[in-house]
Amino acid sequence: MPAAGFCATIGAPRGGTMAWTTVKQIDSDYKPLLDRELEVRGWIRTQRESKNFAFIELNDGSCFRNLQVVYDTGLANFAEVAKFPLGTSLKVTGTLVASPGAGQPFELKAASIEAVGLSALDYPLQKKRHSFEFLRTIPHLRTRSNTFMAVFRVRSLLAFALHRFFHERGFVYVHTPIITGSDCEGAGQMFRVTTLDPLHPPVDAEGAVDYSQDFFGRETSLTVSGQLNVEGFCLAFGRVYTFGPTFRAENSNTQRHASEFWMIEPEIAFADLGDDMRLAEDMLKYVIRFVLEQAPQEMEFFNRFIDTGLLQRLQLVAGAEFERITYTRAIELLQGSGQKFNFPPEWGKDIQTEHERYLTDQVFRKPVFVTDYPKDIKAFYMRLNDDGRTVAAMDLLVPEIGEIIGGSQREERHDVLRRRIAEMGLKEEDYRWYLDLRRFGGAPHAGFGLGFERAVMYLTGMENIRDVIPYPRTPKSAEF
RNA sequence: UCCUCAGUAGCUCAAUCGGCAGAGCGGAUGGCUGUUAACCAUUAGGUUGGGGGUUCAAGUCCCUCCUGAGGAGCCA
Repeated sequence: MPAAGFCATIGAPRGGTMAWTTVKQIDSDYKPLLDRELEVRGWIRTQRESKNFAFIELNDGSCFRNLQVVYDTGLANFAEVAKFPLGTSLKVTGTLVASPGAGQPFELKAASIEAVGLSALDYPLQKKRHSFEFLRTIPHLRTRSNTFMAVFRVRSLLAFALHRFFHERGFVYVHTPIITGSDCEGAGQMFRVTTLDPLHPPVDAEGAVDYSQDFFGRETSLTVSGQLNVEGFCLAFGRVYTFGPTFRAENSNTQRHASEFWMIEPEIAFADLGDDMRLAEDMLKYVIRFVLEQAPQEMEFFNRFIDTGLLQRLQLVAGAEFERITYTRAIELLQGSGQKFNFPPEWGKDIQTEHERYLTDQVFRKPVFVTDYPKDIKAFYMRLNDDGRTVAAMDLLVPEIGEIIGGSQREERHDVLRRRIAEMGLKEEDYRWYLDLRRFGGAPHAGFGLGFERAVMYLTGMENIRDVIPYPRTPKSAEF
C-alpha cells in the first residue's frame, strides 16, 4: 500500500459541496486535518473488536483506501456499534489523529457512530478472499470488494483518459446509433430489435414476417460497430471517434468475449495505415501513463494480488516502440519457428490464437502490429494494396490478451470499393450511402476499433471480461 | 457451437476401493487494554445442482438435463 496522498488524484477531491469529509480528501493531504473534528460517511468493510475498544475499516467509495475508525467504551452505544454487521452504512464524527498502528498513517477517533442503514446478517461479503466466480453471482455487491472497487475506478479513469486523449488532439466525439437499420455492418450475428408480437407476427403474401409493419417499418438490430456511420462524420470533421456500447449475438464462451461491450472507434481523414498505427500506439501509451499516474493505489493492488508483473510490463510498454510486422512476414516467422501448432500457419489462413500467443508472448514480448492481411479474410471496406492480394489492415496483438485493436485504411476509390462489394457477394444498394462518401469528395482515411473491456483487462491484469463489466451480458446470462 | 473439467454448509474446500457427510472461514454466544483477513473458547448450520437408473448400500458408478469454469472457433 503506497503512503497517504496517492488516492486517484484526478479533479478536485470529492466532497466540495458535501457537509462531510471524504476519505479521499483526508488521504490526499491529511496533515492539515489532524486534531480537527470531521464527519465521514461510508460502509463497514471489516470490524475488529475487543472488550473496551474496537476498529472499523470504513470505505466511502471516494478512495481505494479504507479509513480506520477507532472507538471505545466512551461511546454510549459501544456495545451496539460493535455488533453492526459488515456492510452497514455509517455516519461517524470524530477527531483525525496520527495512528499509532503500523497499517495506516492516520485514523479517526470516533466521538459518535450512527448506523444510517444496518446490514442484514447474511451479507455475502466476508473478511476473506472470495472467488471471482462467486462474486459474479452478486454483481450489485461485489463493487464493495477491493478488487472490483479498483477495477471499476480504473474503468472510469480509462474512459476519461480516452476522451481526453482524443479531445487534446482535436477529435470530435460522435454518437453513432445503437439501433441500426442496416444488417450489413459486417461483423457478426446481430440482436433483433422489434415490437412485433413474437407469437403472432404479421406475415406478407409469401408467409414471411412482414417487417414493414414493425416499429421502424423495417428490420432493425442493435449495432455491432459504429464504423460505417462514423466515416460520414470523418469526411466532414476530419478527426472523429465513437465510444459506445456494441452488441454481438455470437455464442462465444470465452474470457475475452461478451454480448454487450464498449468500443472506441476513431476515424481520421487524409491518413494512411501508418498514421492509423501511430494513433493507436500513442493512444495506448497515453492511457497507460494516465491510469498509472491517477490510480496508483489501485494499480499497486493489481500488481500485488492479481498480476505480479503488471506494473513492470505497463511501464515497459508505455516507453517501448511497438513492433510492426506484415502478415506475410508473420506467417514466415511462424512457419520457421520450429514450434508445434495445432493449426499449421499457412498464407491465406487466419492467424490462430496459438499463433498470436507465440508472437506476443514468446517472440516480441510487447505489443505488435500485424499488417497487410490477405484480402479474402478481411472486410470489404479495407483498402486494397497495390499487390492486389492484400489489404491495408492492422491488428494490434498484446501479450496475455491477444487482439485488442483491429483497424484499417478504408477503400476510398469508388470503383475499387464497388468491385470489392460485388466480389464479397454483398448488395450494392445496401451500401449506397456509404459509396456516396467516395463520390462527393472522398479522401484516404483510416480508423480502428479498440475493445474497451480488453483495454481494461490489459491495464488491470484481470483475466475475465466478466470481471471488468459492471453487469456483464454473456450467452445464457443477463440476470441483473 | 464443439472439446475438457467441475457443481458437497453462507463462502473456500475435504470425504481412500461404493460403506456413519467433515474442516477452516463467516454467523451466533462468551472472553480478551491497539487491532490490521486480529486472537481464544463454545455453538448452530446439509434434500451432496435437478430428474432417472444400477446396488443390500450412491456425494462417489451409469443416463439425462441445468449451471459454471477452462480451451477452440468467431472477434473487439
